Amino acid sequence: MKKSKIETAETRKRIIVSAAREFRERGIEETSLAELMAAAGLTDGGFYRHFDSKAQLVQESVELAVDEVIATFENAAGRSKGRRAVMAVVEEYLTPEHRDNLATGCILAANGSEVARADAAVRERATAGIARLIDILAERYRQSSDRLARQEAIGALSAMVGALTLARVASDAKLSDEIMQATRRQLGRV
Amino acid sequence: MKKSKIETAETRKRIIVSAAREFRERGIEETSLAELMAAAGLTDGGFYRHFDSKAQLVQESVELAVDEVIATFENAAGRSKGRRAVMAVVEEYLTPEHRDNLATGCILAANGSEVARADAAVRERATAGIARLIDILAERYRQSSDRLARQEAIGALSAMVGALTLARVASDAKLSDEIMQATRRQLGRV
DNA sequence: TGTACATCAGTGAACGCGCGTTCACTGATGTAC
DNA sequence: TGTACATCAGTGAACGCGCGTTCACTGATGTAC
Repeated sequence: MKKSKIETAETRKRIIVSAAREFRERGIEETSLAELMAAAGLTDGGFYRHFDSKAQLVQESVELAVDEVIATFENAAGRSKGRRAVMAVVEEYLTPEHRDNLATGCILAANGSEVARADAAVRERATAGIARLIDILAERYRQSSDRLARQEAIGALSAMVGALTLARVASDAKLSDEIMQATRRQLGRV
Repeated sequence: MKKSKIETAETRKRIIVSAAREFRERGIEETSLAELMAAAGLTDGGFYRHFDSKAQLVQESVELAVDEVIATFENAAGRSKGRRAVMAVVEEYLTPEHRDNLATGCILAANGSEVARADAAVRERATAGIARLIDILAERYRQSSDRLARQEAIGALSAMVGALTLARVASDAKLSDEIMQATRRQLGRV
Protein backbone atom coordinates (compact mmCIF):
# COMPACT_ATOMS: atom_id res chain seq x y z
CA MET A 1 0.00 0.00 0.00
CA LYS A 2 2.94 2.35 -0.23
CA LYS A 3 2.02 5.50 -2.16
CA SER A 4 4.14 7.71 -4.36
CA LYS A 5 5.72 10.79 -2.81
CA ILE A 6 3.29 12.98 -4.71
CA GLU A 7 0.29 11.04 -3.43
CA THR A 8 1.66 11.15 0.12
CA ALA A 9 2.10 14.90 -0.01
CA GLU A 10 -1.40 15.25 -1.45
CA THR A 11 -2.87 13.12 1.33
CA ARG A 12 -1.11 15.17 3.99
CA LYS A 13 -2.37 18.40 2.44
CA ARG A 14 -5.88 16.94 2.18
CA ILE A 15 -5.90 16.17 5.92
CA ILE A 16 -4.80 19.72 6.77
CA VAL A 17 -7.35 21.32 4.45
CA SER A 18 -10.23 19.26 5.78
CA ALA A 19 -9.08 19.82 9.39
CA ALA A 20 -8.96 23.59 8.82
CA ARG A 21 -12.60 23.38 7.72
CA GLU A 22 -13.83 20.95 10.39
CA PHE A 23 -12.12 22.78 13.25
CA ARG A 24 -13.87 26.01 12.27
CA GLU A 25 -17.19 24.26 11.74
CA ARG A 26 -17.29 22.17 14.92
CA GLY A 27 -14.54 23.47 17.18
CA ILE A 28 -10.98 22.21 17.63
CA GLU A 29 -11.37 20.11 20.79
CA GLU A 30 -14.76 18.86 19.62
CA THR A 31 -13.43 17.42 16.36
CA SER A 32 -11.85 13.97 16.69
CA LEU A 33 -9.02 12.56 14.58
CA ALA A 34 -11.29 9.72 13.47
CA GLU A 35 -13.79 12.24 12.02
CA LEU A 36 -10.99 14.13 10.33
CA MET A 37 -9.46 11.03 8.79
CA ALA A 38 -12.88 9.81 7.63
CA ALA A 39 -13.50 13.24 6.06
CA ALA A 40 -10.18 12.84 4.23
CA GLY A 41 -11.20 9.33 3.09
CA LEU A 42 -8.80 7.47 5.41
CA THR A 43 -8.93 5.40 8.61
CA ASP A 44 -7.79 6.42 12.10
CA GLY A 45 -4.41 4.74 12.30
CA GLY A 46 -2.89 6.34 9.21
CA PHE A 47 -2.90 9.75 10.84
CA TYR A 48 0.47 9.22 12.52
CA ARG A 49 2.24 8.58 9.20
CA HIS A 50 1.71 12.30 8.53
CA PHE A 51 1.70 14.04 11.92
CA ASP A 52 3.33 13.55 15.31
CA SER A 53 0.18 14.44 17.23
CA LYS A 54 -3.18 16.18 17.04
CA ALA A 55 -1.45 19.31 18.37
CA GLN A 56 0.78 19.41 15.31
CA LEU A 57 -2.18 19.14 12.94
CA VAL A 58 -3.95 21.88 14.87
CA GLN A 59 -0.94 24.16 14.39
CA GLU A 60 -0.72 23.55 10.66
CA SER A 61 -4.43 23.87 10.03
CA VAL A 62 -4.70 27.04 12.12
CA GLU A 63 -1.86 28.43 10.03
CA LEU A 64 -3.75 27.54 6.85
CA ALA A 65 -6.98 29.11 8.11
CA VAL A 66 -5.08 32.25 9.12
CA ASP A 67 -3.57 32.46 5.62
CA GLU A 68 -7.09 32.20 4.22
CA VAL A 69 -8.44 35.21 6.17
CA ILE A 70 -5.40 37.22 5.18
CA ALA A 71 -6.00 36.36 1.52
CA THR A 72 -9.67 37.30 1.85
CA PHE A 73 -8.74 40.68 3.37
CA GLU A 74 -6.12 41.34 0.69
CA ASN A 75 -8.51 40.44 -2.11
CA ALA A 76 -11.37 42.55 -0.83
CA ALA A 77 -9.08 45.49 -0.02
CA GLY A 78 -7.32 45.23 -3.37
CA ARG A 79 -10.42 46.20 -5.30
CA SER A 80 -10.41 49.85 -4.14
CA LYS A 81 -8.23 52.48 -2.45
CA GLY A 82 -8.14 54.11 1.01
CA ARG A 83 -11.18 53.95 3.28
CA ARG A 84 -13.30 52.45 0.51
CA ALA A 85 -10.95 49.47 0.58
CA VAL A 86 -11.52 49.06 4.31
CA MET A 87 -15.27 49.21 3.74
CA ALA A 88 -14.97 46.59 1.01
CA VAL A 89 -13.41 44.24 3.58
CA VAL A 90 -16.09 45.07 6.16
CA GLU A 91 -18.92 44.59 3.66
CA GLU A 92 -17.59 41.16 2.75
CA TYR A 93 -16.87 40.15 6.33
CA LEU A 94 -20.17 41.13 7.95
CA THR A 95 -22.60 39.21 5.74
CA PRO A 96 -25.14 36.44 6.41
CA GLU A 97 -23.07 34.24 4.06
CA HIS A 98 -19.98 34.57 6.22
CA ARG A 99 -21.99 34.13 9.41
CA ASP A 100 -23.64 30.95 8.12
CA ASN A 101 -20.51 29.34 6.68
CA LEU A 102 -18.20 28.69 9.59
CA ALA A 103 -16.01 26.19 7.76
CA THR A 104 -14.70 28.65 5.17
CA GLY A 105 -14.83 31.81 7.28
CA CYS A 106 -12.55 33.76 9.58
CA ILE A 107 -10.88 31.52 12.18
CA LEU A 108 -10.67 34.38 14.71
CA ALA A 109 -14.46 34.54 14.84
CA ALA A 110 -14.99 30.78 14.47
CA ASN A 111 -12.49 29.71 17.13
CA GLY A 112 -11.62 32.93 18.97
CA SER A 113 -12.25 31.91 22.55
CA GLU A 114 -10.78 28.47 21.94
CA VAL A 115 -7.59 29.80 20.32
CA ALA A 116 -7.14 32.14 23.30
CA ARG A 117 -6.66 28.99 25.43
CA ALA A 118 -4.54 27.10 22.87
CA ASP A 119 -0.84 26.24 23.20
CA ALA A 120 1.90 28.78 22.46
CA ALA A 121 2.57 27.55 18.91
CA VAL A 122 -1.08 27.95 17.89
CA ARG A 123 -1.44 31.34 19.55
CA GLU A 124 1.74 32.58 17.83
CA ARG A 125 0.36 31.70 14.41
CA ALA A 126 -2.93 33.41 15.22
CA THR A 127 -1.07 36.42 16.62
CA ALA A 128 0.95 36.78 13.42
CA GLY A 129 -2.35 36.68 11.53
CA ILE A 130 -3.90 39.41 13.68
CA ALA A 131 -0.82 41.60 13.15
CA ARG A 132 -1.06 41.11 9.39
CA LEU A 133 -4.78 41.88 9.26
CA ILE A 134 -4.19 45.09 11.20
CA ASP A 135 -1.46 46.07 8.72
CA ILE A 136 -3.71 45.42 5.74
CA LEU A 137 -6.40 47.72 7.14
CA ALA A 138 -3.97 50.33 8.51
CA GLU A 139 -2.40 50.79 5.05
CA ARG A 140 -5.82 51.88 3.79
CA TYR A 141 -6.36 54.34 6.63
CA ARG A 142 -3.06 56.03 5.79
CA GLN A 143 -4.51 59.45 5.07
CA SER A 144 -4.44 59.89 8.86
CA SER A 145 -1.19 59.71 10.87
CA ASP A 146 0.34 56.24 11.16
CA ARG A 147 -0.71 55.99 14.78
CA LEU A 148 -4.29 56.96 14.07
CA ALA A 149 -4.39 54.62 11.07
CA ARG A 150 -3.35 51.70 13.27
CA GLN A 151 -5.91 52.72 15.87
CA GLU A 152 -8.67 52.80 13.29
CA ALA A 153 -7.53 49.48 11.83
CA ILE A 154 -7.54 47.78 15.23
CA GLY A 155 -10.94 49.24 16.07
CA ALA A 156 -12.34 47.99 12.78
CA LEU A 157 -10.88 44.49 13.14
CA SER A 158 -12.15 44.20 16.73
CA ALA A 159 -15.63 45.32 15.70
CA MET A 160 -15.70 42.85 12.79
CA VAL A 161 -14.60 39.85 14.86
CA GLY A 162 -16.87 40.81 17.75
CA ALA A 163 -19.90 41.45 15.57
CA LEU A 164 -19.54 38.17 13.71
CA THR A 165 -19.13 36.25 16.97
CA LEU A 166 -22.18 37.93 18.52
CA ALA A 167 -24.21 37.44 15.32
CA ARG A 168 -23.46 33.72 15.55
CA VAL A 169 -24.38 33.52 19.22
CA ALA A 170 -27.67 35.34 18.65
CA SER A 171 -30.39 32.74 18.13
CA ASP A 172 -32.82 35.54 17.26
CA ALA A 173 -32.36 36.00 13.50
CA LYS A 174 -33.51 39.63 13.54
CA LEU A 175 -31.03 40.57 16.25
CA SER A 176 -28.29 38.63 14.47
CA ASP A 177 -28.86 40.53 11.22
CA GLU A 178 -29.10 43.82 13.09
CA ILE A 179 -25.75 43.25 14.82
CA MET A 180 -24.00 42.81 11.49
CA GLN A 181 -25.80 45.67 9.74
CA ALA A 182 -25.33 48.14 12.58
CA THR A 183 -21.62 47.33 12.86
CA ARG A 184 -21.17 47.71 9.11
CA ARG A 185 -22.85 51.12 9.20
CA GLN A 186 -21.04 52.24 12.31
CA LEU A 187 -17.68 51.39 10.72
CA GLY A 188 -18.72 53.39 7.67
CA ARG A 189 -19.32 56.53 9.76
CA VAL A 190 -15.87 57.06 11.23
CA MET B 1 -25.89 12.18 55.19
CA LYS B 2 -29.09 14.01 54.39
CA LYS B 3 -28.65 17.78 54.53
CA SER B 4 -31.14 20.47 55.51
CA LYS B 5 -33.04 22.24 52.74
CA ILE B 6 -30.97 25.36 53.26
CA GLU B 7 -27.72 23.44 52.98
CA THR B 8 -28.98 21.67 49.86
CA ALA B 9 -29.90 24.96 48.21
CA GLU B 10 -26.52 26.39 49.17
CA THR B 11 -24.70 23.40 47.68
CA ARG B 12 -26.64 23.71 44.44
CA LYS B 13 -25.84 27.41 44.23
CA ARG B 14 -22.19 26.71 45.01
CA ILE B 15 -21.95 24.26 42.10
CA ILE B 16 -23.47 26.82 39.69
CA VAL B 17 -21.21 29.63 40.90
CA SER B 18 -18.06 27.57 40.63
CA ALA B 19 -19.15 26.21 37.22
CA ALA B 20 -19.76 29.74 35.94
CA ARG B 21 -16.16 30.54 36.90
CA GLU B 22 -14.55 27.32 35.65
CA PHE B 23 -16.40 27.34 32.32
CA ARG B 24 -15.09 30.83 31.59
CA GLU B 25 -11.59 29.98 32.78
CA ARG B 26 -11.11 26.67 30.96
CA GLY B 27 -13.95 26.37 28.46
CA ILE B 28 -17.30 24.61 28.77
CA GLU B 29 -16.55 21.33 26.98
CA GLU B 30 -13.07 21.22 28.48
CA THR B 31 -14.31 21.35 32.08
CA SER B 32 -15.44 17.99 33.48
CA LEU B 33 -18.13 17.40 36.09
CA ALA B 34 -15.56 15.74 38.34
CA GLU B 35 -13.44 18.93 38.35
CA LEU B 36 -16.51 21.03 39.02
CA MET B 37 -17.68 18.87 41.90
CA ALA B 38 -14.19 18.79 43.38
CA ALA B 39 -14.04 22.60 43.13
CA ALA B 40 -17.34 22.69 45.04
CA GLY B 41 -15.92 20.29 47.65
CA LEU B 42 -18.00 17.29 46.57
CA THR B 43 -17.51 13.99 44.73
CA ASP B 44 -18.66 13.08 41.22
CA GLY B 45 -21.79 11.09 41.94
CA GLY B 46 -23.59 13.75 43.95
CA PHE B 47 -23.96 15.96 40.91
CA TYR B 48 -27.18 14.28 39.80
CA ARG B 49 -28.95 15.07 43.09
CA HIS B 50 -28.94 18.70 41.89
CA PHE B 51 -29.03 18.61 38.08
CA ASP B 52 -30.47 16.38 35.37
CA SER B 53 -27.40 16.64 33.18
CA LYS B 54 -24.30 18.66 32.41
CA ALA B 55 -26.37 20.53 29.80
CA GLN B 56 -28.69 21.80 32.52
CA LEU B 57 -25.79 23.05 34.64
CA VAL B 58 -24.31 24.75 31.58
CA GLN B 59 -27.61 26.58 31.03
CA GLU B 60 -27.87 27.79 34.59
CA SER B 61 -24.24 28.84 34.87
CA VAL B 62 -24.32 30.63 31.52
CA GLU B 63 -27.38 32.48 32.79
CA LEU B 64 -25.49 33.47 35.94
CA ALA B 65 -22.44 34.64 33.99
CA VAL B 66 -24.71 36.65 31.67
CA ASP B 67 -26.33 38.30 34.69
CA GLU B 68 -22.86 39.20 35.94
CA VAL B 69 -21.84 41.05 32.75
CA ILE B 70 -25.14 42.89 32.76
CA ALA B 71 -24.55 43.96 36.36
CA THR B 72 -21.03 45.09 35.49
CA PHE B 73 -22.33 47.18 32.59
CA GLU B 74 -25.08 48.71 34.71
CA ASN B 75 -22.70 49.56 37.53
CA ALA B 76 -20.09 51.17 35.30
CA ALA B 77 -22.71 53.04 33.28
CA GLY B 78 -24.54 54.17 36.40
CA ARG B 79 -21.63 56.32 37.53
CA SER B 80 -22.07 58.95 34.77
CA LYS B 81 -24.51 60.15 32.08
CA GLY B 82 -24.67 59.91 28.28
CA ARG B 83 -21.57 59.07 26.27
CA ARG B 84 -19.39 59.37 29.34
CA ALA B 85 -21.34 56.44 30.80
CA VAL B 86 -20.59 54.38 27.69
CA MET B 87 -16.93 55.26 28.00
CA ALA B 88 -16.97 54.24 31.66
CA VAL B 89 -18.15 50.77 30.57
CA VAL B 90 -15.51 50.60 27.81
CA GLU B 91 -12.71 51.73 30.14
CA GLU B 92 -13.61 49.03 32.62
CA TYR B 93 -14.11 46.34 29.97
CA LEU B 94 -10.90 46.84 27.98
CA THR B 95 -8.32 46.54 30.76
CA PRO B 96 -5.43 44.13 31.41
CA GLU B 97 -7.27 43.07 34.58
CA HIS B 98 -10.31 41.93 32.63
CA ARG B 99 -8.16 40.28 29.96
CA ASP B 100 -6.16 38.34 32.56
CA ASN B 101 -9.11 37.23 34.70
CA LEU B 102 -11.23 34.99 32.52
CA ALA B 103 -13.13 33.40 35.40
CA THR B 104 -14.83 36.60 36.55
CA GLY B 105 -15.04 38.36 33.19
CA CYS B 106 -17.47 38.67 30.30
CA ILE B 107 -18.77 35.31 29.13
CA LEU B 108 -19.25 36.56 25.57
CA ALA B 109 -15.51 37.10 25.25
CA ALA B 110 -14.52 34.08 27.35
CA ASN B 111 -16.78 31.57 25.60
CA GLY B 112 -17.97 33.38 22.48
CA SER B 113 -17.10 30.87 19.80
CA GLU B 114 -18.16 27.99 22.02
CA VAL B 115 -21.53 29.51 22.91
CA ALA B 116 -22.17 30.09 19.19
CA ARG B 117 -22.18 26.26 18.83
CA ALA B 118 -24.13 25.58 22.04
CA ASP B 119 -27.67 24.20 22.27
CA ALA B 120 -30.75 26.40 21.81
CA ALA B 121 -31.37 26.94 25.55
CA VAL B 122 -27.84 28.24 26.13
CA ARG B 123 -27.86 30.44 23.05
CA GLU B 124 -31.22 31.92 24.07
CA ARG B 125 -29.84 32.97 27.45
CA ALA B 126 -26.77 34.49 25.81
CA THR B 127 -28.96 36.21 23.22
CA ALA B 128 -31.12 37.79 25.92
CA GLY B 129 -27.90 39.03 27.52
CA ILE B 130 -26.63 40.57 24.29
CA ALA B 131 -29.98 42.34 23.81
CA ARG B 132 -29.80 43.73 27.34
CA LEU B 133 -26.20 44.94 26.97
CA ILE B 134 -27.15 46.72 23.75
CA ASP B 135 -30.06 48.41 25.55
CA ILE B 136 -27.83 49.55 28.41
CA LEU B 137 -25.42 51.23 26.01
CA ALA B 138 -28.11 52.55 23.64
CA GLU B 139 -29.83 54.39 26.49
CA ARG B 140 -26.62 56.37 26.98
CA TYR B 141 -26.33 57.24 23.30
CA ARG B 142 -29.83 58.70 23.34
CA GLN B 143 -28.86 62.20 22.29
CA SER B 144 -28.85 60.75 18.76
CA SER B 145 -31.96 59.24 17.17
CA ASP B 146 -33.06 55.90 18.60
CA ARG B 147 -31.86 54.08 15.51
CA LEU B 148 -28.44 55.70 15.59
CA ALA B 149 -28.15 55.13 19.33
CA ARG B 150 -28.74 51.41 18.81
CA GLN B 151 -26.25 51.37 15.98
CA GLU B 152 -23.61 53.02 18.12
CA ALA B 153 -24.37 50.67 21.01
CA ILE B 154 -24.03 47.58 18.82
CA GLY B 155 -20.82 48.88 17.28
CA ALA B 156 -19.36 49.54 20.73
CA LEU B 157 -20.37 46.13 22.11
CA SER B 158 -18.96 44.34 19.06
CA ALA B 159 -15.68 46.23 19.34
CA MET B 160 -15.41 45.48 23.06
CA VAL B 161 -16.05 41.74 22.71
CA GLY B 162 -13.83 41.49 19.62
CA ALA B 163 -10.96 43.47 21.14
CA LEU B 164 -10.96 41.46 24.36
CA THR B 165 -11.02 38.18 22.41
CA LEU B 166 -8.16 39.30 20.16
CA ALA B 167 -6.18 40.64 23.12
CA ARG B 168 -6.46 37.19 24.72
CA VAL B 169 -5.41 35.38 21.55
CA ALA B 170 -2.37 37.66 21.09
CA SER B 171 0.63 35.99 22.69
CA ASP B 172 2.66 39.15 22.06
CA ALA B 173 2.03 41.29 25.15
CA LYS B 174 2.69 44.58 23.34
CA LEU B 175 0.20 43.79 20.60
CA SER B 176 -2.32 42.60 23.18
CA ASP B 177 -2.11 45.86 25.10
CA GLU B 178 -2.22 47.87 21.89
CA ILE B 179 -5.41 46.12 20.76
CA MET B 180 -7.19 47.12 23.95
CA GLN B 181 -5.84 50.66 24.08
CA ALA B 182 -6.53 51.41 20.42
CA THR B 183 -10.07 50.09 20.67
CA ARG B 184 -10.70 52.16 23.80
CA ARG B 185 -9.47 55.29 22.05
CA GLN B 186 -11.29 54.56 18.84
CA LEU B 187 -14.57 54.15 20.75
CA GLY B 188 -13.89 57.47 22.44
CA ARG B 189 -13.62 59.29 19.12
CA VAL B 190 -17.05 58.62 17.65
C1' DT C 1 16.46 -2.34 -18.95
C1' DG C 2 15.09 -6.00 -15.69
C1' DT C 3 14.95 -8.12 -11.23
C1' DA C 4 15.05 -8.47 -5.94
C1' DC C 5 14.49 -6.28 -1.98
C1' DA C 6 13.72 -2.50 1.35
C1' DT C 7 10.57 1.12 2.34
C1' DC C 8 6.60 3.05 4.22
C1' DA C 9 1.38 4.86 3.49
C1' DG C 10 -2.57 3.06 4.95
C1' DT C 11 -5.48 -0.57 7.60
C1' DG C 12 -7.89 -2.12 11.49
C1' DA C 13 -7.75 -3.69 16.02
C1' DA C 14 -6.25 -2.66 20.48
C1' DC C 15 -4.44 0.26 24.45
C1' DG C 16 -5.26 3.21 28.55
C1' DC C 17 -7.72 7.05 29.98
C1' DG C 18 -11.18 10.38 31.21
C1' DC C 19 -15.69 11.48 30.20
C1' DG C 20 -20.95 11.77 31.56
C1' DT C 21 -23.98 9.01 33.87
C1' DT C 22 -25.87 5.26 37.05
C1' DC C 23 -26.47 2.96 41.28
C1' DA C 24 -26.33 0.64 45.88
C1' DC C 25 -25.34 2.31 50.04
C1' DT C 26 -24.94 5.75 54.30
C1' DG C 27 -26.76 8.31 57.88
C1' DA C 28 -28.44 12.93 59.37
C1' DT C 29 -32.75 15.43 58.75
C1' DG C 30 -37.64 16.12 58.46
C1' DT C 31 -42.21 14.26 59.46
C1' DA C 32 -46.05 11.67 61.52
C1' DC C 33 -47.97 10.03 65.50
C1' DT D 1 -42.37 17.02 73.59
C1' DG D 2 -40.49 12.46 72.36
C1' DT D 3 -39.99 8.55 69.42
C1' DA D 4 -39.94 5.72 64.91
C1' DC D 5 -39.57 5.84 60.36
C1' DA D 6 -39.22 7.67 55.62
C1' DT D 7 -36.49 10.77 52.92
C1' DC D 8 -32.74 12.08 50.24
C1' DA D 9 -27.81 14.64 49.83
C1' DG D 10 -23.64 12.86 49.28
C1' DT D 11 -20.20 8.81 48.55
C1' DG D 12 -17.50 5.92 45.79
C1' DA D 13 -17.31 2.38 42.57
C1' DA D 14 -18.77 0.97 38.19
C1' DC D 15 -20.82 1.42 33.39
C1' DG D 16 -20.25 2.17 28.34
C1' DC D 17 -18.24 5.16 25.20
C1' DG D 18 -15.16 7.89 22.43
C1' DC D 19 -10.87 9.88 22.64
C1' DG D 20 -5.65 10.15 21.16
C1' DT D 21 -2.25 7.05 20.33
C1' DT D 22 0.20 2.51 19.24
C1' DC D 23 1.21 -1.44 16.60
C1' DA D 24 1.51 -5.66 13.64
C1' DC D 25 0.47 -6.28 9.21
C1' DT D 26 -0.21 -5.37 3.87
C1' DG D 27 1.40 -4.60 -0.58
C1' DA D 28 2.53 -1.07 -4.13
C1' DT D 29 6.46 1.96 -4.89
C1' DG D 30 11.22 3.33 -5.08
C1' DT D 31 15.99 1.84 -5.21
C1' DA D 32 20.23 -0.86 -5.89
C1' DC D 33 22.53 -3.92 -8.69
